[in-house]
Amino acid sequence: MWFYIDYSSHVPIYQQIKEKIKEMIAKGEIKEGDFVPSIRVLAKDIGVNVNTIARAYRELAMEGVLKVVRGEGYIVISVDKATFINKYIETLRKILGKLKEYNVSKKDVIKVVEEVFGRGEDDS
Amino acid sequence: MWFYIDYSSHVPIYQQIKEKIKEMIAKGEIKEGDFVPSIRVLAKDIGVNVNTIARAYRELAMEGVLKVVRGEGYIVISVDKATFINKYIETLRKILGKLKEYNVSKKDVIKVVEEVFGRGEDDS
Amino acid sequence: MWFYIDYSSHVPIYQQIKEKIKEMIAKGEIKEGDFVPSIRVLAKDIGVNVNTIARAYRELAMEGVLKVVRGEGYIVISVDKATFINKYIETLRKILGKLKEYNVSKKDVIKVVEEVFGRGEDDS
Amino acid sequence: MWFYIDYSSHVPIYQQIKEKIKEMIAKGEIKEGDFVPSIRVLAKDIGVNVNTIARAYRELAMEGVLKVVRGEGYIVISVDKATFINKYIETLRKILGKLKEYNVSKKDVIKVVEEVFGRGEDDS
DNA sequence: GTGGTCTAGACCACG
DNA sequence: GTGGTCTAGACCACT
Repeated sequence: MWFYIDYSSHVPIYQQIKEKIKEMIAKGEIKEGDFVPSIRVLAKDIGVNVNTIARAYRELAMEGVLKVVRGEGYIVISVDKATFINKYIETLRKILGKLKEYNVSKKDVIKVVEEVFGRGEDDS
Repeated sequence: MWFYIDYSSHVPIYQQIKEKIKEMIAKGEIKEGDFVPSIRVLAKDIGVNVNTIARAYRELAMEGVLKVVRGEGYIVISVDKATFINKYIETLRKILGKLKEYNVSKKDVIKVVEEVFGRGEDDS
Repeated sequence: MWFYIDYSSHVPIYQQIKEKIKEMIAKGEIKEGDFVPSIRVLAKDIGVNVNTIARAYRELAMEGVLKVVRGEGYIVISVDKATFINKYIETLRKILGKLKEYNVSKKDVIKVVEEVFGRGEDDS
Repeated sequence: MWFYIDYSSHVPIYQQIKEKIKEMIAKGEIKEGDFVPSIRVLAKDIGVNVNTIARAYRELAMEGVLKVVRGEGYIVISVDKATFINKYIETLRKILGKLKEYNVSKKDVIKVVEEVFGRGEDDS
């Protein structure tokens, strides 16, 4: 591991880390039963304080995403993928609303969609 | 003036206010040369402390969006609308990227776009 | 009248005006017994509020620089020129001290003096 | 750290503090990478409110003079020494102009210069 | 321990 | 009436 922290954001670092970890699980990059990296290792990898990682893991454990195994570390329990997707769809809807308010045309929006998803009839 | 403050957000209130005002200017709801509501009035309207509004206005003035007129209040100078739209397009691109990573189909995305923009060939 | 107000300064406008008037008297541009411009006229001339001028004149009257003549206006009483010069000499001393702290050489300072006063042995 | 605040000045305290800190950096009394005193410590030292120091530091950070390190404090980035000196030279020129207007002789001015810089041919 | 935000309220300066 | 500064103190987030 891995990942970019936005220090200029108002979102606290431990929260950014929580999100990232949930995402990795949702996307299958880490699997149920796997150990996540140890607090110290992850702290070093991404250059933040140990307490910050500790807090992220602790809260993920409270949410039932991780489970602490005494003396061994944290293992992945689960994460609800559907919730994630819905959250993103919701954000999409909101941003589209904004763009509409600013009179950005549907055509321009579709163009962006095709830049990301490709021009084919569909797939992906 | 009105507007909704998200107190549970990590984004500080004064920031939310700054954003809202920039948006209102960008959308033409407040025009160049207009006075924005006085600090005390806006503070009362949205139920936050005077200092919080003062900070928002002060920073907007530092950014060249507002200009303080001694003993009179703050008037609108300008705001770059294009910057705003680009910011939103960028966010759109990011969120579409996320959705693609989660294997949401282009078809489903287009469906959301049409929910917001309507099904017509284009415009909106 | 006449003069430039620095709106970006922290020094209040009425104080800037007081200074300017004292200076004009000290320099002999307005003489004892002269009327200063009426509050309204001066306010219009320099584009500030009537109350601001009123305050400047009122305080100058309290300091004995002006004298109010009911129904006629304010006339010049006096101003202590020596005090002014001493004030400026004091400022000069302070600023020279600063420049010395920054290791600006005496030669460079003298150069500035000669730019202002001319290169001749002396005069003025 | 120390320094003297002029409470009778029209210049706001947070401004005075900003100036003082910029000066200390310009003079090399604080160096790049150094931490400035913590907000609370400095506030206590000079007997002003925490918020006042916070504002000074925040604005210095916005100006690129300081940089905030989350949970650690503010470190010095830079300050343009030349800008400072030019500012003082400019003030010198202005004050000399005033003195000339009051018919203070060049000789008297030079006398003050020599009081500050010494009588030697040059250097210092 | 650090900084950040916010509040409530005071007092000043300007129009 | 406007904005500006400052205080005292609370509470939060991060190391």
